[in-house]
Amino acid sequence: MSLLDASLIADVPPFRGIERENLVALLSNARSERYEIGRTIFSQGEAAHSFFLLLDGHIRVVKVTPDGEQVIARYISSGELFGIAQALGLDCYPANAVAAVDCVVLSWPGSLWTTITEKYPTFATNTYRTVGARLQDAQDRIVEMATERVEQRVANAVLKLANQTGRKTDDGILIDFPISRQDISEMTGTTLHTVSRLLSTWENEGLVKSQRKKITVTEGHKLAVIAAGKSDS
Amino acid sequence: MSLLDASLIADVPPFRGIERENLVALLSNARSERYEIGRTIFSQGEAAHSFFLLLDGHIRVVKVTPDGEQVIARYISSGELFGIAQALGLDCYPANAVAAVDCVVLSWPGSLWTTITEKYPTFATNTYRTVGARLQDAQDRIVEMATERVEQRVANAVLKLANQTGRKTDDGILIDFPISRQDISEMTGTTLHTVSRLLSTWENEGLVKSQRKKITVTEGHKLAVIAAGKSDS
DNA sequence: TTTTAAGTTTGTCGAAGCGCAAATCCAAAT
DNA sequence: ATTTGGATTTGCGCTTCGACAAACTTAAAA
Repeated sequence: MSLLDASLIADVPPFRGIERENLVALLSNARSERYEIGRTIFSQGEAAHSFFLLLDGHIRVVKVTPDGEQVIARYISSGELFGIAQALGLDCYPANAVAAVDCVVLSWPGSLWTTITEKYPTFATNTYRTVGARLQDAQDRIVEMATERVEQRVANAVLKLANQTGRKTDDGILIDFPISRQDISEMTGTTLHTVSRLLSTWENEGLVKSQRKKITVTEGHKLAVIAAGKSDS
Repeated sequence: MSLLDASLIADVPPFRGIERENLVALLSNARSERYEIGRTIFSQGEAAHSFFLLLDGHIRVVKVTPDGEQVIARYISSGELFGIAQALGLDCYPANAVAAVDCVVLSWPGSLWTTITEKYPTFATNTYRTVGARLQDAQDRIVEMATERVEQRVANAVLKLANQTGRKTDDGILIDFPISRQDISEMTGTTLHTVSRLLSTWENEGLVKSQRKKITVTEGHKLAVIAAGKSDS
């Protein structure tokens, strides 16, 4: 196992406020691993042997339906915990986790969850705040799916990605990991065809630029107007 | 304030496993109140002054969109905590809570949340398990909204209500609180018209019986077939 | 009992967006 | 440089379901 330095996790939200020597102790139980793009970190239904911290990269969390359809539950950015089935009282992972780009991931044995949360109350607090935020997020998405049209939902998804993981470029804000039309359709409950049409339209109107698996938002506020439901012609 | 007996909450899930004398202490800080049907217990956006335990009745938790549309986030049954903004790291309630029938509700000042969770780890554990379950639930609903047609979603919603809160009668399983077509449409992201049409169809086929604000499921498994997506004629 | 309001049913119409299909484009691998 | 497979674009028909409208039913209020 490689040597892990406390600085790795010192200023990562879930571990913020924990003393340096304890960080070292925590890391002594952790395992670091690289996952190249596309590789699966864990699978839906699999026993939750570990929980994870994303040190670098982006992870796609995907739910699969009985008949094979996929729905993207969320994207994980670096500094976030994921696969924390223990925090939800589950003993199997409820979704797949796939590296959206090359990633560096820290993992701990699931059996340590209770020990850690008991020993580090700030970690516990931080974590449960995260779970709370994700619940909020999910509820908001339900409201969105129930009340907004596809066009608005797609605009929203693109905006959210740009805001959360965007990198400023000459053209605007670039979503900094490869994302296909299909991916966006799986985030918004539509088809890749519809997403393609929408992006084409927006590209013609100068709101976005896009190539294969790349999207740059050039006119965020105009997109926001669409997301808000302006049903203009 | 009325006298509250420890037996009130002794076998309610969140408080299970806490010693009797501690229950008494907990109750000394609680307030009991009756809410008649239709009354609002708290409102979306309001400062989260309290958290609640439903002792008897059913509560409807409703999200309101900027343009006034309503989406039912969930129904709370007796024995469940609700309005636990503190557990989610929020300082405002994220939804409205309305009594779906006459209810009896226990409430604690929100300021006690930290004290209580710290003093009673089993309460904390139980609570976070609840939050986890609700997150799961929300994710499942997102998948449903993304992949299933209205007919399936409505069938599912009716089945879930019947299973969770149903009362056996001569005709079948009766959802034991008043629920309108509109309510069901707000649970499933459709219109009351569509729900009405579906229920009419199902009534003709003998799967359900329904009157104003009453639904009885007579053929649960046939409904389940529809929920699963059999697109028969 | 009569009135009133909320809830429900049913019809018609039209649009949003999906399924299917086919052409094209692009990037990586050989 | 060529090949190959995945990703994207675009067209077309069709289904699902929402919007609008109007009649009707039921329960509670006056």
